[in-house]
Amino acid sequence: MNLKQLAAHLGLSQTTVSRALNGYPEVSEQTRIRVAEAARALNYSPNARAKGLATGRAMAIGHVIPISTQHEMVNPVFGDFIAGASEAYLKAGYDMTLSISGDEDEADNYRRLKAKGHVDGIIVHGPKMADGRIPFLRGLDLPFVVHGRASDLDVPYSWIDMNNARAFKRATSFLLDLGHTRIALLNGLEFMDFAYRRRIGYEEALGERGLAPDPALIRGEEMTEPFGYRAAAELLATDEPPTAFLSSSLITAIGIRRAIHEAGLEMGRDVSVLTHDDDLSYLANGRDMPIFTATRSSVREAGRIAAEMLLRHIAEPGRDPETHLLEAQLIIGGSTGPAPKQT
Amino acid sequence: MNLKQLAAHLGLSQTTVSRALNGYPEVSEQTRIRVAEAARALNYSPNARAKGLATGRAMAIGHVIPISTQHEMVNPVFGDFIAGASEAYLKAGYDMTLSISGDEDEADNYRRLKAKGHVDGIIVHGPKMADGRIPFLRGLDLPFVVHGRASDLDVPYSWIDMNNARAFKRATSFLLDLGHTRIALLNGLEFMDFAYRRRIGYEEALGERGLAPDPALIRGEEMTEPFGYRAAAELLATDEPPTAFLSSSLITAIGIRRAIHEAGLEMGRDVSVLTHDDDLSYLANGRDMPIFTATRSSVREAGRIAAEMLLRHIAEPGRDPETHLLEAQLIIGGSTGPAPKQT
DNA sequence: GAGTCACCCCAAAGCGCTTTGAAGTTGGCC
DNA sequence: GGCCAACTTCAAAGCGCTTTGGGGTGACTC
Repeated sequence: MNLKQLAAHLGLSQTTVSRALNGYPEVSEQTRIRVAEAARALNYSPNARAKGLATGRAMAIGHVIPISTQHEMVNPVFGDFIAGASEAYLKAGYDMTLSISGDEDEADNYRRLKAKGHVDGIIVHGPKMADGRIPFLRGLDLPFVVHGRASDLDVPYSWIDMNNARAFKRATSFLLDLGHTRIALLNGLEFMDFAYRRRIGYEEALGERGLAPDPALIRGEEMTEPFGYRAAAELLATDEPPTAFLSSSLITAIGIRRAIHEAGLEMGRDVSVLTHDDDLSYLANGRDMPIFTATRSSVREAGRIAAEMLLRHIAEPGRDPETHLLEAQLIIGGSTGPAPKQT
Repeated sequence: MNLKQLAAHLGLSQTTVSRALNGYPEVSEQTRIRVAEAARALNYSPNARAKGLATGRAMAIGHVIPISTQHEMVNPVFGDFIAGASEAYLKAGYDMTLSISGDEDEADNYRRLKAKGHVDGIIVHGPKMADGRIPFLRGLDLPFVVHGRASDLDVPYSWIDMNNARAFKRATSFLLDLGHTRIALLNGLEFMDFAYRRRIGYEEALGERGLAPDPALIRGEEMTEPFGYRAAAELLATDEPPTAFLSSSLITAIGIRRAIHEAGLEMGRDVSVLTHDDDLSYLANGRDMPIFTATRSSVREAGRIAAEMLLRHIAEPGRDPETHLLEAQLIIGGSTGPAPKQT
């Protein structure tokens, strides 16, 4: 069923039918209703390609998700982010196109995405500190919003980010207040911007108390459970083990917990753990009594906001870049407690 | 840069340029090279919409992911599945469009997807036992492949599935061999087909040893960490606690582990845990010495195979439905051991 | 030198929609 | 009754590509 057939069926011209369907004022209310009913009855829905060709708008947003080529790892945060974004897209009638790209062919990927013309805008995931994609996209005349920031870049662009530095500064201060001084940081890969900022926050908090960060206590890797386990096990086995762990991911924290238990210690009493919590739907940390004390910020909400920002920019092409900083909540759970007395 | 401009630039007709680019034989090798070089130099890449309109093929696959409306949960398996599928799409030059749909508007979603004509095929995620989407799609003349099966349906369609029944039967038998008789099953929601099949496998294994399943030991919920924790804690607190847990998800198993520790017991000695492991990139269970004894089957590989199947069906429309059953490996880890002696 | 192939290449139609510019129809007013 | 404005509706062009059905050109035969 296409426009032509529908128009023929109604005894109207394509123009009128098209206008009726798209809410143009030049059509009488009566005709509009008649058209709308016929469209529904005959199960007509306009061909998106043709529509796109004619209007120049694709009514689709591209998400390019980079897969870390070293570890072939898919960011676990992705599903929830997408779910949030799609709420916004759904309302606005936009589709979502995904491309997964290794690190190398990214630029090309974007260029193609644009040339092929099937997206009106792009969401950039997982920015690195110096992310080449951003200047590249700026030159491309395609609206985009970055989920995160690129610290090394000093050009304007739209982003939404969690206040990583602040969150980790607060988290570190919280642990310091409890008397911990040897606080390990199990971070993500530090060329990732979020990880870099978290470390900054951590160091700032230490600095304010006159403490120098101990490189031996800081690790940055892909945030898996085994990483948390291995790192925590190693650190706990040293002469001067940390009394608290700061983790960049709930998954890593779970690994830390395992190592703690295996060392015959108790989390929250002998060793404290504070983790960031992206509030993922399948990895709940508990609402009333969270397992882990955590800095919490919903990635899903970030997705929704990012999508809304992007849609605004598509609607108003001249618009200045827009930024949005989310503050994480500090949620007190059962995994932290006062530093154990020196023995 | 579009075809017309490129053709003008080369002093050729659009036809010739198009043919040269698409590898038709009517073009001299020399012209072809000249065209290809110009295209690259001018950064030309054909407009996907126009191409789609002209050819009738969208060069895109639709993934419709249902979000459980009750829990607003995104399937954690999704990211890895997609990553696998996109390997296949990339090679074949296909794109991937995502739509997220609540349970209600699914049929409509598919119909629209087809009418709008921007996908050539669909991957169906998360089938339920009686899944209305399958008969619906069969009537739609749009190739599709289901990730999983719908047990209540007796119509032919293409699917790829893990042998859930077999895996859980083996897992249960393994635990029975170790002397466990009270084995709890912490399953997914049992209207989901995979969960249903897993339960069947579990019951079969018990049946072969003349044991009847104890309803008190069986739970089916959304597979979160808190679910595993809560269920295990409750069950361990009963008069006749289970000596082993069979879990449908690594995440749930992590919750079980927490409950076991909290009860002052040791996993693998006092209580055994055997879980299914989808081999997710961010939730590694360990390679050489896995934490959990597990039935392992890579969801990422399933994604790749599903995509390849679908592409085949798109290429050869007449093709009969094709099915693919993956067998899970049984991986021995540290979470299982002989049933403790009765006291 | 005319006829016959290959070999290249082209003009134009068509995919399904939007949108421009114009035309037909009404009703109201002088 | 005639004219204008307002309201509806329409035909046709155009979005960027593929593809059909022709044609032109040169080399090769007889």
